[in-house]
Amino acid sequence: MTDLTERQKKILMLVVRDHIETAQPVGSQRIVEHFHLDLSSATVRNELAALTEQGFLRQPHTSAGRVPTEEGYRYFVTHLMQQVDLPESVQRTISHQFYQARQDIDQWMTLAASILAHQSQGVSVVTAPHAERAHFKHVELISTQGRQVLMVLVMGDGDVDQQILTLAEPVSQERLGTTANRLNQQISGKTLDELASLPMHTDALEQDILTIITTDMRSTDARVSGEIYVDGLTNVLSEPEFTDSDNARRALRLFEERSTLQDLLARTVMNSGVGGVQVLIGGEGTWDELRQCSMVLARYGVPGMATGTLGVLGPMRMSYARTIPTVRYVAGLLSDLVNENIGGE
Amino acid sequence: MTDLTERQKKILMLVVRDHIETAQPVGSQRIVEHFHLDLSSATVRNELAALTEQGFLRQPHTSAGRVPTEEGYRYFVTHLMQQVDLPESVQRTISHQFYQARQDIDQWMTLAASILAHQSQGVSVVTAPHAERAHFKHVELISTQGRQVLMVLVMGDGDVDQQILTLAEPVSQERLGTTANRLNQQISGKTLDELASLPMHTDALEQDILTIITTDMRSTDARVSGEIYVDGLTNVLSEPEFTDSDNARRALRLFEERSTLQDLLARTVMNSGVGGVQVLIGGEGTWDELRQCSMVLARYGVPGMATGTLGVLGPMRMSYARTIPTVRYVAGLLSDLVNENIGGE
DNA sequence: AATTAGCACTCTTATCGCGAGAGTGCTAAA
DNA sequence: TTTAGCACTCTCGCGATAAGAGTGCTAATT
Repeated sequence: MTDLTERQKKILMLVVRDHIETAQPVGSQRIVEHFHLDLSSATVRNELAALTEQGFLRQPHTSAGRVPTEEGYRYFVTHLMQQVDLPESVQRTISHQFYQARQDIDQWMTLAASILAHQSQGVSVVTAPHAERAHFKHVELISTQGRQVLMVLVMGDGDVDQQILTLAEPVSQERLGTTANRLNQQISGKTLDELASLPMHTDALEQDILTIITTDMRSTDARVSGEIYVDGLTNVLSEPEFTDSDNARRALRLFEERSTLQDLLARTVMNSGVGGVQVLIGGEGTWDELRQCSMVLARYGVPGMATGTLGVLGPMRMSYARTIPTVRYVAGLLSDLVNENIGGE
Repeated sequence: MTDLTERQKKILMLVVRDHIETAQPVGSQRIVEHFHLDLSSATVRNELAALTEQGFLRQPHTSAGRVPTEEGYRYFVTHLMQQVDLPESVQRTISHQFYQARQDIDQWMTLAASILAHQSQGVSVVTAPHAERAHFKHVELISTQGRQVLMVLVMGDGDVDQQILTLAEPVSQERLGTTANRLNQQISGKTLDELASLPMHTDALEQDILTIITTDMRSTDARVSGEIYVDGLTNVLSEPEFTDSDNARRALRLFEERSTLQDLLARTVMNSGVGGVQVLIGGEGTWDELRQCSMVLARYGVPGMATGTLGVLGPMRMSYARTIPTVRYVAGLLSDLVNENIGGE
């Protein structure tokens, strides 16, 4: 692929900006007068033809304006967009909201999702902060009825898992309590690997519980995290490209199939470090559900300790210039919160 | 409102059934031939006029077939629909799925939502089982960093709440442990009211924690429950009445505004006992977001102990004959599960 | 008295044709 | 290298028209 001249870059930028704004194909004449270019429409036309030739633009039909291709958007995001910070006033509004909700992890997540969805007019996704290598912290065994026991596992990152066990025979709450205490003394603070290398227990009940715990930790490790917070689903329906309900369905289905979503988050964001914002345009050939969509993703938290993922999904012509700084800023805020509250143990 | 003749009932039933199936206005001729009536279309026409007069049907425009009104659907559901049980084969399939997921409350809820959404082709809503009057069961205090403490509350119904506290000054894990133990001995099994009437504590830390616990329990009591499980959102987009994206937005927004949804679930279902299925047609004048929709709701669980709500939202012309038995059956299954696992303490 | 055949009437929906408009690509001139 | 000019193409919106579906009414029939 040949390089673009300065003028071609400028024109590509204008086409993308205008199309993001209007959702319409943009023509040569429109560019010239809307941006007061010192060029004739014929010149622009030639450049448009060249850009189309190189795959950055395309025409919906013979005699319509140009629309950016995936490649076009990608070039725009990586080379043409000036990276601006979020306006300070917006920053203050957002951080103020977080300040008011600083008790509860659940509230952070909900709030982050809500802010992202509002600011970007897209669908937001936030996963809870999650330790990369789970530390076990505490187990609680609570007898409920007969052989049923409620087990509550607390992880080092604040993750709480609950599970109902059915024992072979009824066990008293006293015995459960002492078992839990013994287990806590032995395995508190240990990672999965350390647990696996423990010697076998003499007590059958203790050994059973321990096995269940390691199984649970292993499955928790595999996932990015349990709950995924989503907001702004209805935003996607207001976008003109999703009035066709078929497109809308395909995109929304992604949020119902949580496993696909988790997979996507895991695979893309694990590559980049914390702080970097990744932009996924048009599914990148891998995700068919996202053919018409883009995602702006970032990872937050304390690397090596607890991290989570957050991002925004929107149409391919979403406002990257506004969404990217927002995602970056919210990721930063959440990182701070994680650091203050569960980061350094 | 005058009573309907047998023939009018029959015709109303046929109109509703046909319209549910085809989503089209249904005319006199169509009824006669499609259901092999021993009547002429003219006679049917007269009856249709009478039913329209009485408010059970309406015409989209002068010369189109008839469409049921909200009243029409309501009459259909309460008087005309034969209540059939779910086919045994379907029952077995469903109960088998539940059998495979009997460890985890979270999995029950997810599964129930998934089954309801699939069977009814609508949007399903399930809330976790929740004690009507919360019993406190256990508190756990875990020091994370400095003055930050993770508090985990376990309720009698298996509900788990976590919260991050910021204490006035750092406290050692040992002190936290003994405080938690003392609190557990004093207040385990007590209800909110009983907690409120406890004498003041001498230990400041203990008293603080206790205050936080009661505050938390009070706010948990107010809500129906924390998490709401939703599935099948995309189903609503396939329905012809929601191709207009404006309608779809209004309905979907309900699921983003969880508070409205909780309010709705609380208010409608609290009236009816467990086991009864409630049908809400067209928002019943109260909920504007549901003008085009119906909901089939039921309460499950052990009354007086732990109950939850579940239901399905669909277009007004949803298949009540299939949805109602499904909702009833799943509610029954969940009731059994609650009973076996957390019901009798 | 209830039912039905017959018929005029109304309203929607699909289809076609047509003209306007927008935008292009090409050629030739500046 | 840029630009003016022009023919060409394709979409979109508009109105007219025809087809079809369904009604309501009247008068005849059972």
